[in-house]
Amino acid sequence: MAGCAANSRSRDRRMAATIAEWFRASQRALPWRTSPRDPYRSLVAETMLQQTQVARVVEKYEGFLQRFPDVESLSRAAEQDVLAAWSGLGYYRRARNLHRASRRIVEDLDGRVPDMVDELKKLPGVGRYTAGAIASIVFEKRAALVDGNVARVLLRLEGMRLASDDRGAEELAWRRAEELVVAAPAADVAALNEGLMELGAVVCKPVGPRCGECPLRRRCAAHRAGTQDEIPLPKARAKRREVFHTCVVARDSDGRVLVAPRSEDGLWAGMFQPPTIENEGGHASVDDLALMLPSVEVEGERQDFTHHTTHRIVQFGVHRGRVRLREGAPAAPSRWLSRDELAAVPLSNPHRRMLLEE
DNA sequence: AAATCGTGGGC
DNA sequence: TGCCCAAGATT
Repeated sequence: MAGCAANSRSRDRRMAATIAEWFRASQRALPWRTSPRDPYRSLVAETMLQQTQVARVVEKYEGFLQRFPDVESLSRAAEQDVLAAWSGLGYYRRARNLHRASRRIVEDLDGRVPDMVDELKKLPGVGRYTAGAIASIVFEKRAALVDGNVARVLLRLEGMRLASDDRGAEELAWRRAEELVVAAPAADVAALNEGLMELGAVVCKPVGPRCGECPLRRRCAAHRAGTQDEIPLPKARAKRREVFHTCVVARDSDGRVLVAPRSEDGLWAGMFQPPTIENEGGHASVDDLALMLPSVEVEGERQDFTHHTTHRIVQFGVHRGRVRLREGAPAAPSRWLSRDELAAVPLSNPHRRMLLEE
């Protein structure tokens, strides 16, 4: 029925206007919310925001931009320096992808970030969400966006008791996000999209949603049914396997420490670490370590700590050691680095802890 | 296309 | 404190 479609369209138009209005009245000041939006800065911010909470990004964002103020400087940088600036943020592949994207922008796109979703999605590290965010928020195109916050808001509005990683839930969220974007006045699209995310972040929170403060509560099926706390349904938890990383923090007579980059793929790809034996089932012995590092005297005392990642429980065992004999340069990728040099190299948090703290 | 990839914060 | 959690891109 045409009348029905027209009705839902006008409901969506009012809902979009409500969200945009709420956002304009309530938005937090965030460093990337400049006016006008800078496409490069937004690309950096949106990449950092993937899977990462706002507070975490706020800590790293300015430093990264100070280091790489524009797309040209990022494109000229060595990958290692980009990873170093990303240290501590996690999901380090994002940094490599951002770096590659900057090169493509400078080399193939005349230094300009694309303004259309299809072109944006061709950039490494830019998927459906990030493309929608940049197209709509920076270039004010009529593009939809769904992140975890938006998915939760839309699932609750529809009262759909689904898990957020459910295929149907994802489809529903994107369909609703697009319907809202189509119904909104062009000038409201950016505020609508940011408003949906902000609503999820500060009102329609995963735990303890503040329905009393929600501008959409009268239109919300979950609120009506009292099911907001059950949506989205919990999703299957990833299994984590335990691995043992036995490390030697070896110092030379000048206090420099031996490190080498990790493999180009897998966990902490390209990040630096001290000589390490990775085992399952238990820590490598001092003898094993001595075999790996004949020029280093390994101390028997081992300091242990546990580090959790999404898919692993990493049991770190850290030995200290001293160089026995002064040889020439270490084998290919290994380097002796001073404390200051170490601070400029890519380090995961547990490796930063064992190398620069204590 | 199911699995992989970090980290800090909340309870 | 120890466990649980978020939720985007890629292969």
